[in-house]
Amino acid sequence: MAEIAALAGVSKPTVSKVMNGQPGVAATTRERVERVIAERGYVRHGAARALSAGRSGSVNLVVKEVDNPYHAEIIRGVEETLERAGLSMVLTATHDEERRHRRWMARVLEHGTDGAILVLPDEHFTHLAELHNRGIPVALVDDRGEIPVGVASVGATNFAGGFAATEHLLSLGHRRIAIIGGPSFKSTRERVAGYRTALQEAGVAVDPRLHQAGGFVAETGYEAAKNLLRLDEPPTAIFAGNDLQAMGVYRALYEAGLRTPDDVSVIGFDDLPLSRLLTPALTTVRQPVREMGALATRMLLQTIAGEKLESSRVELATSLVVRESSGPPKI
Amino acid sequence: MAEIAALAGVSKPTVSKVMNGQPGVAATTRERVERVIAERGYVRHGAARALSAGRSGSVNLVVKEVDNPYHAEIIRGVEETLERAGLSMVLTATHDEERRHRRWMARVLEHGTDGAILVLPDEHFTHLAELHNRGIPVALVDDRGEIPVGVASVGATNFAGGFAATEHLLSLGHRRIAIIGGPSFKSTRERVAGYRTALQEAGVAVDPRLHQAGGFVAETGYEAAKNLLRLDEPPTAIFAGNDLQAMGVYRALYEAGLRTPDDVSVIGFDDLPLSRLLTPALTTVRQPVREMGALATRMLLQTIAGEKLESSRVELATSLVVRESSGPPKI
DNA sequence: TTCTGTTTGGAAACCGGTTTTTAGAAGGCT
DNA sequence: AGCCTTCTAAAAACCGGTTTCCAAACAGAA
Repeated sequence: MAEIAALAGVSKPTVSKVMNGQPGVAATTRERVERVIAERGYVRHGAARALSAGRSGSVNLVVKEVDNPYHAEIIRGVEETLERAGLSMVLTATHDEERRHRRWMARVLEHGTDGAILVLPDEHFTHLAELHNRGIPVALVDDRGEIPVGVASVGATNFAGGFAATEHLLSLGHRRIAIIGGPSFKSTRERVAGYRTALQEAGVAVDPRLHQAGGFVAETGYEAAKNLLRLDEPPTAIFAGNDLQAMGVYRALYEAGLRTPDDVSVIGFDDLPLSRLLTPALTTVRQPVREMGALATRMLLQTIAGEKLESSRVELATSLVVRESSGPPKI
Repeated sequence: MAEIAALAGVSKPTVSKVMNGQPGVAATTRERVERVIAERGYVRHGAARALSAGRSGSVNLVVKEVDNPYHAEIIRGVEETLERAGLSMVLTATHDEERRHRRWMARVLEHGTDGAILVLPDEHFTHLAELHNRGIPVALVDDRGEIPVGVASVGATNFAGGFAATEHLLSLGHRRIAIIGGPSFKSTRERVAGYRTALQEAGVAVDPRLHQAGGFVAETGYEAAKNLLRLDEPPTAIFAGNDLQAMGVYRALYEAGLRTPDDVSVIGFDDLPLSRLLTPALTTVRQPVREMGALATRMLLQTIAGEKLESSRVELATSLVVRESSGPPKI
């Protein structure tokens, strides 16, 4: 910058003002400086800017795993929003490992990023309070429910989603409806509650044998479905905990020689982009995942800007997307 | 840091040495300083470090879209490798938009990151040369073939993959084998060349009507398969350009009431994690995508460290993964 | 012509570390 | 005892910008 200043016959502060579009520089001078900048292809040194300006211009996004279509959607929502705001996204995967948690914590703490967005903070995540205490802006997506006061968080209306899916199956005539849960997140519990409530309102008894549990992965869906098919009175419909589980259910049904939805209806949760590509296309409860990421980002940016949030907790609406995998039960 | 120094009764440089584990500090002093650091929970200011040390400790990864399972695998490979090296990953999606290209270029140029990894640089990418000229370390994954001398790049043995897939289908007895190409990348051309070579070696005539083209998305596979099924003499096997296209082929076959592999065999390319979850599980040509990302990262780190690369271009081996979607043709 | 108010632009301080240089103390040697 | 090393740690310079503060120049008004 000193070089540019010398070439343009001005001082460093003047060049700085020109680059930042600040007032206090005569039009002719500004033009001259700009020409020199363009000629030399000068770009500022980011670290120096970050140091004196006090902000890094980037935000840290922490997910459990990057190669997971659910997280990919969130990543996309966050990236787009940050890009629009002129910020960069630092992405970290934790894989539930303590070491990786510490690494990104260190990164955030040393002001490597201006704030952090956490997706589904897991067991190891005991650090949230510390971030908050140090005054570092944080926002959460699809949290597990234990949020320190004042931390922004975005979720979905899981109860309504579970209710709607179950109601849909009931209206098709199903009475033996199984559900596959997920990890013991608040969101999972709400979905199951929605399922139970819908059954009860329809006067259908809740059969605990029809409730399987496990992780949010395809294997869980596969194993759970196999268990369910072994029951004396197997279900005519399976409500998977998410779309990935539903793929596992598809596989179990395929191996058992059963057809969807003729023999068994399947419903997923999330509405990942791939769910409409499956054969048959998956009926699922849509969560606006990308929008959730975008919203959490906007809330974080507000926090960073020092603005007060209208509400620190926001839940976006889920909606049932009926495709090919749900139909009336075989007599 | 000045505060820590005062509390420990030493000077800033001493604290700096302690934090960086440098010699020249007496054991007792070091211990005292470390205790104060721990007590106060002190963390260095990243920007200040980056400024004086001259490196940001992060690398920029540029992909076209983050919500794409192929890219997700690369992202994962890159992230893991960087994490192990103690660096952060800044992720940027371009969506082929000129504006986004400029943004990340600016970021890299202003030393916001120590280097960049580009995945499948697309049309808009005319900036590679500039980066190279400015001496900024760059590595490429799955490039299109036009690489400036000296830039590290990682690819896969696409010709061999195309050849192996076709040979597999031929050995099952197929003679009407269709292929769906992708964008006009070097990789695509090589795969098609492998396909043609395999056919010719087997003495099977290459029928241009059996060659469809389009993007690396499911819709392309869907449309292409519909076109192929309308032919007077439709194919008994379809070799999709990638796994996503294969999903589109599945859908077209499903809608046409055809069964896989009984009526039509399908082969994909990539071996994404989800390809084994499909029903039927997809036979595909495996590309070690994650490893390609990891390798490109390692090559970049070498470049950053100033080490000479043994070879600036590396191609990893593809391998055929036979699952359920390929079988002998119906008589 | 003199005074006041407004631009314009530069000098200096600062951001928070790292690196280099220098000074002092301790220990070893003749 | 005197001199030379070797350690240890502090002082100062530096990284490359931004921000604050102030002076000079200029314009308009009295």
